[in-house]
Amino acid sequence: MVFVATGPPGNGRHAECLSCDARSHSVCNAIKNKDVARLAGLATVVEVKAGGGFIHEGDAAEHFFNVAHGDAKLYKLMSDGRRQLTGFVRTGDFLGLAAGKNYSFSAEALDPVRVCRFSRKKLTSLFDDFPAMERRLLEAASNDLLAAQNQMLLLGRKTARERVASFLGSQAALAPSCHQGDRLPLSMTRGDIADYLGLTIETVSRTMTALRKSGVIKIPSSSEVTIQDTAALKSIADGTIALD
Amino acid sequence: MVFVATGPPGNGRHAECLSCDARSHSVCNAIKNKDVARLAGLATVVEVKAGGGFIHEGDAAEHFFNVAHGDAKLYKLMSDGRRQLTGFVRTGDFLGLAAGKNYSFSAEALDPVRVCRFSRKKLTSLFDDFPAMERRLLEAASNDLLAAQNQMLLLGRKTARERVASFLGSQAALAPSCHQGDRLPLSMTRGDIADYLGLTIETVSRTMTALRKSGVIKIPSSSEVTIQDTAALKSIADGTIALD
DNA sequence: CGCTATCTTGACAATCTTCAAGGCCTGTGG
DNA sequence: CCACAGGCCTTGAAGATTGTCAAGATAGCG
Repeated sequence: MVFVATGPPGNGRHAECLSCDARSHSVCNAIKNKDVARLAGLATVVEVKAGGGFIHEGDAAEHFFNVAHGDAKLYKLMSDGRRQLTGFVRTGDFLGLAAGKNYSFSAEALDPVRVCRFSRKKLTSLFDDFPAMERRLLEAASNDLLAAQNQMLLLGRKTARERVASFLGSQAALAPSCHQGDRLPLSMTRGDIADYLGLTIETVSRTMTALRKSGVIKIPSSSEVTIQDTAALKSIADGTIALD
Repeated sequence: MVFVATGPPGNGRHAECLSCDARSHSVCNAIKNKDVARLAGLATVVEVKAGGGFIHEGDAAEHFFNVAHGDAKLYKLMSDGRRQLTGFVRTGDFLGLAAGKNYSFSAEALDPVRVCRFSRKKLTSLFDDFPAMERRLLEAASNDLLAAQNQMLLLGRKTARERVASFLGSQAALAPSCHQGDRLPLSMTRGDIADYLGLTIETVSRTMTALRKSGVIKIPSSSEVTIQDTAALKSIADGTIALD
């Protein structure tokens, strides 16, 4: 296990919640400051090293997770090792809804991650007292569903070029402070991108080179891109532009 | 518009709800019989002809839908006509969660469909009085999310053979009364299947022929299959068997 | 009974994968 | 401080799965 539990168990983590990076934009903010103690009492803070897994496909789904800080990838595996990333999560994201009795996916940290772990059972009972939290979760699930449908369109019908352009476009959209011409850091490897887009590493690499050569992006380092022409990138992503 | 509103507006549809095919296994059964009148008052029953659309991608997302009877397909379109089916819905299924301000997908009836249409705004207020309904919706969203992740794996990493086998397997799983050797009716066309699996009509057709020739299925008519070897079909779907 | 949809099958083409090799970057240890 | 090792990324050539184009078969419907 790569779990490293920190912080005092039980009470006293109240303050930690109030200062949490995720508090402002996660499900937690459905709860008023005065009620946070109750929530904190249910959470276990877990630190995960970069590359460490904290949800394992097939395990009993006993917990929900909220990402307090960091980035992680979600994926499914086939028996022969083929892998499909189903999404990325970031600070504030909630995790574990898409599960029956067992987790149907794995989660692995891309950089050092801190997650709040909640017992599924206990959290459900919390919903009775804080219905706003449940509503928040429903919103989160709706957003995930929306993203999943877009990804199905990407995987089922888009060309490699369109997939990579779509990916870069959405990454840029997630960093609102990053404007055209700014460096956009990519926290995942080419292999992760490939498994997210249903392509091979080689095709991702070749396609990014092609986008660079056509002037749409620059690649200052292999873990950074700068988008030179946002409009063109979007046209490519949407299939409005045929070729270039 | 293919809408054909039926039934008296306002009150008096109480009984209709109580006898609805969907009542037993839809979100509606989170509501007690005595409270159904309130729910019925909010619903508009809509009859949709086979082939008729009742949700249009891009339209303002003003309604939720519950399928009272029939089958429908959900899909997204690209500007050049490429289509990706994101799922099928059946009697009892709830629709419209995966939407922001506008619908991000379209819905079209596969056979004559009856849906209950609810105003999004009014339904949300109903949640305050019937929290069980919201919980039910969250469960439904979780299931949809689970299915979406499986579909991403299928679209991103499975071969044509594996995709078709997966599809037939899940269709069979949806008809619990249909056992090995029984005829399984397919309510969708080859084109729908192709757009659901991210393939072309030709590839679906060829692949089904190949499965037939290898003895895994029979195809008594183009809209029916019988699964001759459930275990083999599952092995193919999971990629456990390489070729045949 | 023929018309039109849909489905099947065949030949060829193209995108993407596979296999292979070389370069780059980082971190570690001498 | 530099050399080396291992990952990760890039690039090339060949191959395969799937798509495209085309024609014929089957079936449902007026």
